[in-house]
Amino acid sequence: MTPSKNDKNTRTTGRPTLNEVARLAGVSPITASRALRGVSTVATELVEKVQKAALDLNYVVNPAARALASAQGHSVVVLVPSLSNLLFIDTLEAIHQVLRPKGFEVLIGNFHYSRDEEENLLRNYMAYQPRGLLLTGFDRTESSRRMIEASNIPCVYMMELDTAAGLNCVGFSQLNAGETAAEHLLSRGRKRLAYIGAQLDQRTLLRGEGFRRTLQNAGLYDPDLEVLTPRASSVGLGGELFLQLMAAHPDVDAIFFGNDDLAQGALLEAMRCGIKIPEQVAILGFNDLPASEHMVPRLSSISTPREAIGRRAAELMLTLLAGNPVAKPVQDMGFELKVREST
Amino acid sequence: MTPSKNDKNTRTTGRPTLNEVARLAGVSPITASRALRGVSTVATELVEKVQKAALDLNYVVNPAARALASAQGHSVVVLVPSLSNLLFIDTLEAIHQVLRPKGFEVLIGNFHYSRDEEENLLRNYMAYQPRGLLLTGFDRTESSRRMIEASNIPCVYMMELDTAAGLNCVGFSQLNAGETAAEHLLSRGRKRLAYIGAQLDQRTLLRGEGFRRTLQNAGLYDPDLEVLTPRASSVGLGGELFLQLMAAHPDVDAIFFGNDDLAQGALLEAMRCGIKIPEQVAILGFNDLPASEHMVPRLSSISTPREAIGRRAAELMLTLLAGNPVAKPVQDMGFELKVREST
DNA sequence: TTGTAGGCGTTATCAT
DNA sequence: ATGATAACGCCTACAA
Repeated sequence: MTPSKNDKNTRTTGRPTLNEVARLAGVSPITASRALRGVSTVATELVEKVQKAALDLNYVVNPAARALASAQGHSVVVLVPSLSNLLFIDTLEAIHQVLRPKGFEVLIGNFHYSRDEEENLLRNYMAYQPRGLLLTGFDRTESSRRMIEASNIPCVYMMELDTAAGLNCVGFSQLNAGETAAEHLLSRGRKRLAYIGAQLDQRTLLRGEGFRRTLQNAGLYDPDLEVLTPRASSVGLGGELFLQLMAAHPDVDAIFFGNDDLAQGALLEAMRCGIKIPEQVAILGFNDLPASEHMVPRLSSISTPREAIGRRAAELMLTLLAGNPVAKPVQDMGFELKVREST
Repeated sequence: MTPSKNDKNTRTTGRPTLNEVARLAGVSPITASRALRGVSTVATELVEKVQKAALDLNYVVNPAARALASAQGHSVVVLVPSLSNLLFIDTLEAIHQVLRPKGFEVLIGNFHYSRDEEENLLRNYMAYQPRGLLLTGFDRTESSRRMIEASNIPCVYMMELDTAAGLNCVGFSQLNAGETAAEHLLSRGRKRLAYIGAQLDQRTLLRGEGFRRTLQNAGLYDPDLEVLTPRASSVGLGGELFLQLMAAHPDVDAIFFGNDDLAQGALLEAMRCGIKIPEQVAILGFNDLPASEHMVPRLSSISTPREAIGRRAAELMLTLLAGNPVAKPVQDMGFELKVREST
């Protein structure tokens, strides 16, 4: 138990250390370190020796030691507002796909659409000295904002586009999406258009605004036909709100839903109580979730490039971390209107 | 840039260190460390002082340093087969909820139902010296198994129950669930019962086996009515397989689906082509996903305690990590048959 | 109950 | 191009 002062080779964990690799390769630890990290100043011959030694010993760096010594974490923090919304899963997957192979640990935080919770997560995760931050949208507390700024950690914002200046962001214009939705419905000859949104995050609001604006321009805006609730988006909620709206305003002839699950719920309830879709009411969803195209009738929706956003955001982060110049800090990934049977 | 040999207080990062906290509190660093970790041997008076100092300085431990010094990671690795399956989201959430407050970093790995990918993840994550492992099921490669064993890291298995010996697991009997499904359908007077499963993971197979066994006992088993595919479970796939099955065997009068999304797809297609549910065919799902109760007709399903499993598994891990004795290494969380309109 | 000494595995700095 | 030395911030062991 009492290891006398034997030299550098006493190991607590069973894992080989850089020292052992170095010794096996017949070089100094620092050279081994450099060789393994691909620092250019090491002779190719030595590099090979070291790599072989590392392989033989089955050496893996100790992330803790590395982080401590270099004052650099190896993690990238990703903060999303929800996981139950299939939405962000695709994005997360793509991020993983890009970052993991590069040796980054991806720390996922779910802030449940709560600004305060996001602030907490941020504070907690900062302790890990993450190398990068991948955040969702721009709506956060002042403290959060300050923390991010003060931390000086590279940051990429996902889902929305920067209206103001200077931030790296990958997403699409939520406002435009709302406008597109309205235009589509209008083009179908609808006159009484409603918007139903849940969660009330910035993006849902923005889409609502785009929708409203277009209706106003067309002289068809009616504030009574705007249903917003902070409750979490779900199939059940969609059905509920749909029924309420139809009861209160039987003349509604088109509804744009802030998320597909809501729209799916509406479709289901419509079927249950015999409301004809799209004859009586046109239903348009958002995000084009997997089930939507299989609904009865098939749900028209605005398809969003969630996976592409994740990938690009991660790639952007990579160039940021490499210290390379960023060609386009603002990347509009667009969206696509999928017209199916429900409109 | 060239910080002369000033003492312990030179900091590269802008963050306060334990030393500074200690100095502010007028104690030695180690006392501060103990105080902050809640080691009992510190005078309450000092604890308060230290905590105040830490608060004043906005001190947060450096996880890297802590990990290095204690040769103990602070992370728990969770490996799940899928994220797009809403299934595991609930479980992950629960795990987070339990582990994060205790200061554990939760590392999520998605192995996409691939044993090899799981092995890779395991190997990679081992570098972080995780304190614990939360794994899904028992079906993995020999190498994975050996790695787990050799690592000597506490491990809790989720979703299934240990048939053999000695493993800590939290889940329910997948076999029983399959039996329950068959019994229910049988009790409805159905004679031509089919099972449709995708993904073909161990648990899907197990449920199928339970289902089959019960049918065999009833003398009603027909291998032609067992549809298994390695493709990923989805609403679209469910509809597809349903249609195929009905075309090949128009006399089928009940179908048990390995996952709710498949069943939902079937319901949708049935509606589309006028197949009466449950009159002509009874449809039973599995997992009771959020949308199921809103389907038309409302989907009968077997509800699984995903959230409870996550919570309990995490709690079990906590007692394991605390070195406390485990009262019940095998925890059966059960499942519940929800009879609605589709059966 | 508190403190002293030393090391955890790696990398930065400065020489050579 | 390579190496010696000294941190990085914290914790384990032991001593007081």
